[in-house]
Amino acid sequence: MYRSHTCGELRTSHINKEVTLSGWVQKVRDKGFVIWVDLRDRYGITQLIFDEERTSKEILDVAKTLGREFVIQVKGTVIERASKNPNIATGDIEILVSQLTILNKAELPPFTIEDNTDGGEELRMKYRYLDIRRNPVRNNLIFRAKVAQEVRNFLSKDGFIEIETPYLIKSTPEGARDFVVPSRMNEGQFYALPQSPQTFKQLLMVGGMDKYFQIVKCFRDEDLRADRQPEFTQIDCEMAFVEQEDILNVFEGLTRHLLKKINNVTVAEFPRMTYDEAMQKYGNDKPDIRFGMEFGELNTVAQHKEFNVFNSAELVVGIAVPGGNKYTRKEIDKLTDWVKRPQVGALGMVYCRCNADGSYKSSVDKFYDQSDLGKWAEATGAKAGDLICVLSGAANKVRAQLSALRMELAEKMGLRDPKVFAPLWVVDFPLLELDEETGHYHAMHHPFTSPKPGQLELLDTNPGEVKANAYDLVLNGNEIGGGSIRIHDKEMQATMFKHLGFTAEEAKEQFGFLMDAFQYGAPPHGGLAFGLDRLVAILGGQETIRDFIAFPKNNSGRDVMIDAPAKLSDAQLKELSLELIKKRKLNLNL
RNA sequence: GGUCUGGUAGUUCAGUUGGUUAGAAUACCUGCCUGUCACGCAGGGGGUCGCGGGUUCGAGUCCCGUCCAGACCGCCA
Repeated sequence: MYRSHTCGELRTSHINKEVTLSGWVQKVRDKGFVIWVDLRDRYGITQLIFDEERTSKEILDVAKTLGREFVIQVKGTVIERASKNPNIATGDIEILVSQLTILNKAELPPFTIEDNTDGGEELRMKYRYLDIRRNPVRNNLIFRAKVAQEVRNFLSKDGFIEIETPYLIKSTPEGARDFVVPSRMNEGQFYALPQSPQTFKQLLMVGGMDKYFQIVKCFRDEDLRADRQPEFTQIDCEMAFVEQEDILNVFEGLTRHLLKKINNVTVAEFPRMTYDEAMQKYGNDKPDIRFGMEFGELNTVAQHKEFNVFNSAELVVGIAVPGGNKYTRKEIDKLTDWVKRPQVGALGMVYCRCNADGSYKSSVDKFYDQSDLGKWAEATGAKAGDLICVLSGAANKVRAQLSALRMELAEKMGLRDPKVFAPLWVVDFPLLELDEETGHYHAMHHPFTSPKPGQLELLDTNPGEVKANAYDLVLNGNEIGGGSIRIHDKEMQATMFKHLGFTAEEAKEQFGFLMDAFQYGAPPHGGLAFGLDRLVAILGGQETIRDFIAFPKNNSGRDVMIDAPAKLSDAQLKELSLELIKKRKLNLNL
């Protein structure tokens, strides 16, 4: 028997008990006359004591050789501490050791296994198994497991059936790049890993499994971000015989259940906002509504003077920065530089100070008088002591720019409190989105999304205006879920593919199985998928998902611990009928 | 594909205008220490300044290239 108790459970009630503990050496404190060893496992830390009077010389000698992260087993008696430590759960007792076994020695770890480790990100990822021994990472993983458990509890109780769908499927051109897997048995052919189980869950609806869910890995071969990994986990759900309202209710219920069970937060009914409204008020389809700073459009109050920058702009729009008048000229110049960075791309920023005495001082006083500026304040909701920041340009671009500034300022001013949860449904997304490079429309959500009733005629005349039965769940400025009511009619689906630029043959080749299925009694259906990694991170008060994933990839999609991806041997390539094209660097003699 | 930031001791970082032997903290090692728990005290070892090239009498520092890491833009139905 390796242990009778864990390192987190012994209390004064166990005093005089003989116990056996196993764990890792967190720390050795050698005072000469006495040696204390902190023994750690995932349940806690228990202090071991070896002293000259009560411990045999043989054991004391072994104890002196212990190093950090040695794995040891001890047998001993629980005794009361002479001086107690109120900071840990087991702080009232210690173990007087009578038997000590070194189960495994350990090299000195490259970083300290402590809450505030001295290890940097890269090192921690390379030795992730050591990182996982640290409280913050371990607690995040336990936290994640708890969220997943609560999801299963809630959905199972509501009659949802958890069904697995295949990982080896077929590549399709729509959406993200696919990860592909060569097929040895089918020379020259490839599987693709699913970007989502989308078509399969729809086929489950045709199969009559009217409430399905799955906590499932999905794969997208796109560049990473702090909140994006190439393999990630979705809570994937689908229901038959439902309208949008039914879906929103069920998953608002799930989200509320999680907030209550996990964070002990009770949230009122989730507000709803149309996509158009979100774009107009926040310049963003996933607005953070924990704070105000809503956009004020200034076209009518700023385009009547000689200021050509504004007069020639499609949109002039501003936000009131609460208390922003305290910023010095230098700080405002810094903000201007910030919005002019290539990532944001504004050409400049006009500002207007709202002084305590009710007067205004702007960077464009040459063109606008106090009465004009007063109207700006009214439009943006600015009060005395605020700062109005104004951007102008093409409507789509300037909204994105001002949204970036709004988030940056909120972050700076501490308005993005991770303890506050502000969920929001964004509904009525456009069905199609114009790709500016190709000039073609593509599905904003995916090609199986149904248009709003009565909007079909618009598809031919003004496709960009067609709204979809599509919705996102936004939490604190992050898209944590999204879904739609699907098309369940073969003709409608064929029309949709046609508008997305598929020929009838292409549609049949790629999605023929789905359209075939629709001929055999497909029920009306719809669903939604949550990003579990993001959801867990946000519930945990963070926006980086990496520390809620046991073995994440780095910025370049690499697993630095196992050093993947890696090359294949020639033999493997041959077996897969693959040949690599050597990339030749152009030798330019300039 | 692009923008920005960084790479100096095991680790986290400092390093001024280009100028003597590259520092601090922590970790590690040795010794001391009769209740420690971020123990304390004394001492010690530890550096290809990411890599390659250039400028210079002289480069951690300036320039060019390159690799790696992180944040972001594009991308992510």
